[in-house]
Amino acid sequence: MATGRTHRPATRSRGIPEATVARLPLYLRALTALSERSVPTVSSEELAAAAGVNSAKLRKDFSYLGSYGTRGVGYDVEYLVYQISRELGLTQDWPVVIVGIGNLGAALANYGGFASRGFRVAALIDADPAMAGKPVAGIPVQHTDDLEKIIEDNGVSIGVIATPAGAAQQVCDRLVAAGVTSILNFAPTVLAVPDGVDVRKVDLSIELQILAFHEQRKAGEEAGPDGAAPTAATRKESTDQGPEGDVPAVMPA
Amino acid sequence: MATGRTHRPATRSRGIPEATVARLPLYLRALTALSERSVPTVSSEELAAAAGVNSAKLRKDFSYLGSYGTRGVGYDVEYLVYQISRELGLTQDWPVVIVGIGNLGAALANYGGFASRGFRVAALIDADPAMAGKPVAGIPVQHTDDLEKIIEDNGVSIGVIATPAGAAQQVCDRLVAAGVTSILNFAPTVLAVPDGVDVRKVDLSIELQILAFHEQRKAGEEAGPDGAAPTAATRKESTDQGPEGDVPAVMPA
DNA sequence: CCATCTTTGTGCACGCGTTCACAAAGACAT
DNA sequence: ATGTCTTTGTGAACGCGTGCACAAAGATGG
Repeated sequence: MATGRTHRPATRSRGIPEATVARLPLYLRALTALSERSVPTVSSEELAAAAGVNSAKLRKDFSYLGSYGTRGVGYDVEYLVYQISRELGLTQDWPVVIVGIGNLGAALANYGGFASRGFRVAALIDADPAMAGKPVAGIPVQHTDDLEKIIEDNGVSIGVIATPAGAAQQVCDRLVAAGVTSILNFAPTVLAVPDGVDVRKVDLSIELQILAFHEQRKAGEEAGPDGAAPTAATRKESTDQGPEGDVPAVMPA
Repeated sequence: MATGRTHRPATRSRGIPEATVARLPLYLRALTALSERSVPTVSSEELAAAAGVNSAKLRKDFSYLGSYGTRGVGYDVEYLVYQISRELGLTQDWPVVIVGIGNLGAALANYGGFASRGFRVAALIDADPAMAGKPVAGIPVQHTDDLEKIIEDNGVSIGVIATPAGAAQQVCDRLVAAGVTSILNFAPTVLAVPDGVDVRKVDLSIELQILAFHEQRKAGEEAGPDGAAPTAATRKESTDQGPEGDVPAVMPA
């Protein structure tokens, strides 16, 4: 996974643990694959293997949704697909806007995994006037000026931010003011949002840094124990933090 | 966040909790921003606010690294930047290969956040012969046939998979066989890897599904309680699982 | 040198999530 | 109808992560 939730106060919604919710899409994917193969039923053991989780965990997860299995047999694939889809809210259509149509934003617009799960890209928005009208993934890019109108006209409640870090908070504020209550943030910034607004963050460089940590540990300990700690004045030289700024990540204090 | 770790057995490396490791890049980013502003010291309260976490949590996190603060004053920014960078392994250069240069792969290749953190894109690899030699982000794409040689020649230990789901496991196997021990997976598939190999998964559609769940709950309960549960034969119609297949996500059982 | 004030570092308790292990439930054969 | 066999659903124990609250440590001023 990437970097997970942002300060959700563990608000176990209707008794379904957050950790369980995060796994439901995983189960759904495995079940969908089974459905395509016309597999009628599946045991918790098999499904758990396909989803890469413990079978006891899977059974407990499902128990939060209800008793949908049959002892001695397993789970009805089609039925479970429906139940999980409904629980996740995928039986309805979710219009989504993507703000910031750079490399990443364009890739997201082209990403098939959205539309296939009931998420409809209602609009692409960018601050660059030169982009306006230019079609990306078959959808014409609109200018940031019209953001509020776009949100309102399309009844958008989910926004995706793929802008540079410097613009993210401002875009976020406008999205929230216009009525968006769920945000998927790809910009490397901590977003401040009012209560009632959900933010999930995907940070590519953070994922790599976590991998690097474990990688170092695996490679580790034999070469260079790096004994003498440098003084406070010593600056590391390898990690020159380049452009691509997270400049506005810190408040003026 | 995206979808986090995959089946790491909570192997608290050298006493540093996994949850703490996941936050270190966050602190590092906030600290780097402070460093650029030439702020000399910062209190746990200020830094916690900038990173969007609890100050007690931040102090406990830092306590795992050592006693780097000064009571009554706070933390030396430069010193802390160095210590965290070293702990994360960012003081060394990490050559990375990206496999699968489609929309997403190309966006990743162009992403500035990698190079700025000590991650160097050593090679771009794609299975399409038509892509071979074509430069993306200034780097010529190479064919999958040369994957093993590329890994070996460049001493790559971190691989990024941005292929379609159907190709992911196969690419993963080849990467691992060639010596890669850390994988960042963007393909919507559960990857099977031998012990000792770390996999982190970033799944865009899963993030949206989690948001949709909470969104449904927020919008919730007033409209359509949807009482009568459909029979097992009833198939939901809205979420027609389209193309963009996660076909090979499930084993033949 | 002493008092005061700020801020760290951490002991402790609590809650969530995971896992084990097993009883209950149903299918299926006889 | 009864017994056997498979698999679910869950009670209970455990471990990790979080947050409170405070004592220890050092800076700073008199």
